[in-house]
Amino acid sequence: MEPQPTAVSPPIHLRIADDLRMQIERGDLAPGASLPTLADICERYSCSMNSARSAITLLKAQGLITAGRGRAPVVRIPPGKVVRSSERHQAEKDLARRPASERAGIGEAETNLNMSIVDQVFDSTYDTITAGSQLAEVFGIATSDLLLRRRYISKDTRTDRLLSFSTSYMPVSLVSSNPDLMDETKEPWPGGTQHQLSTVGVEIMCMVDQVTGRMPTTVEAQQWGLPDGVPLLLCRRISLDANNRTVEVSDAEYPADRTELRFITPLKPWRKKASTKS
Amino acid sequence: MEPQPTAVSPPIHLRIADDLRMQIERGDLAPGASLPTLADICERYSCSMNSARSAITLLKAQGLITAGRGRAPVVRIPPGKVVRSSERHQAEKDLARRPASERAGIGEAETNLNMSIVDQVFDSTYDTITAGSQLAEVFGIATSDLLLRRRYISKDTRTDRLLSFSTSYMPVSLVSSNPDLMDETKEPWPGGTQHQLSTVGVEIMCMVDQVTGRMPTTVEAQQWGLPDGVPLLLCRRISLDANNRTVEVSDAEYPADRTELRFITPLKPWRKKASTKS
DNA sequence: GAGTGGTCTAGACCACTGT
DNA sequence: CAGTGGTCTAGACCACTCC
Repeated sequence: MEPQPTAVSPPIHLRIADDLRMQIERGDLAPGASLPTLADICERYSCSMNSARSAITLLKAQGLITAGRGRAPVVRIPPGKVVRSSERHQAEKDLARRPASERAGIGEAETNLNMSIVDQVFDSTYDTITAGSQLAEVFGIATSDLLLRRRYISKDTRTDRLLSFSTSYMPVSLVSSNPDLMDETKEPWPGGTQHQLSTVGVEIMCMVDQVTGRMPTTVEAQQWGLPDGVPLLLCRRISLDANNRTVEVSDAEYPADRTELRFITPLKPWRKKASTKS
Repeated sequence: MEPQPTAVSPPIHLRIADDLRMQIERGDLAPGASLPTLADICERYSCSMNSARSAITLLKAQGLITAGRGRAPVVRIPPGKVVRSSERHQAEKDLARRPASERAGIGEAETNLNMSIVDQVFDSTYDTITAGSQLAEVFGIATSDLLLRRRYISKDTRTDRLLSFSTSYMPVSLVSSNPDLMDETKEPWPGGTQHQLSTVGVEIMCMVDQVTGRMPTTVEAQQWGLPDGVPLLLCRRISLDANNRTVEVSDAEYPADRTELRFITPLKPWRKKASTKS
């Protein structure tokens, strides 16, 4: 009759997962340590194999553990994070006005350091598409207007995993005066996109980064070599010129477990004294 | 003998999940539409219920569908995203020098608009902790030095779900000269943290936002009212004064499915002509 | 080869949703 | 009340790791 407010005990697999999670958070199970085997679990909690398995599946989906055939599940060791700082925007802009000798060797902004160059393969693909409703709105152009789409991929040749992935859009009308900008064989371009745009008289004055996240699909997780339970960070970067016209849009994705996006916001100083008499 | 390179077909539940995912991405299954029932699936793919169920579980974990007892699973409708812009930093700074009458009513920066105030309850809790190794490094202080920790929570009183959650740290040595700053009953403080710091002679000149993401734990998902497969965005904001001293650190989390973090980076102009004769 | 987790099946009961 | 998905069991086979 009377509903028991909170008396119902949660399902067994949730209680197991919660128990293990608390052990991990308390440090009883340090990163890298092995969790109890499924057999251990179903004995200790007197449940079936499949319930123990559900608990493990949940912890995997939460990114707390890594499991694989033949090995007991292991508390995940968080990988170090690669910092991607917005200071790069200004650095790339400054570089665009330097002589070609300085720009040489510094190609795309997305190059991965921290790893020998020989193991990386970089690939860029150019094509031309119609804007479509979503991008047309961002650029303030017609949906049928043409955009140059440039897709950049770099991979680790040993593991065949993605290292970086981004797509850039620019109006064809903006770049067509310099045919080199539409030629993918000119990649990697010394000095990056900001120098490319400088050749058609465009100076970028402001960048807007829009960051969100979601879970990867099965194929994305495979391409990046992501363990279970690791989200993707999505970053759309919009470049504006002095007239607040959108000149480039760039969509990039990053594995959240090994990426930190860093944004620097300088603040304008207060006037000397707020109480200065006018 | 010879290993068949890619001939092995993937497990049945992955093939089902992939098939359904493609139907969703192609638009054959529009957002809001019902997926086939488990019975349908295990007939169509001639598999057992549990395999069909695994496929559904995977799609849930990827955030593509929503499922619940008694209802066929449904293609998730992406909620609109609330934009949190770094322009707020400057706006809050400007506000700090305005008279109290203007500052009044504008409390914490994390207030949620777009919903009637009566349904929100705001709670702030202050306490004092020792810095510990991680925060000590950020502040450049000793691990045993004291920090004022302020925790802010706002909830929807109807659903009892979290609307915002953040934690702020400031060195006690910095704020102790104004006892009001350590008194939680003074919240919400008109004008926010930047005005609070101005009362002890601190002007924030730069903010650094560090963004990453991870999956929520079971309790976090419950507190936020998150459906399966939705990551949390984590943002640590570090405030620096004119001497590049860290004066405040703020950790906030946001549900990735309904949040877009936006960062504006103004770029310094090129000098008039690179070819100007010196 | 022993032990592990991953896949898969068949079948049961329950909580919840629709009508 | 019929049908749905969520939970749970018991048992089987396989791929993989470690010894």
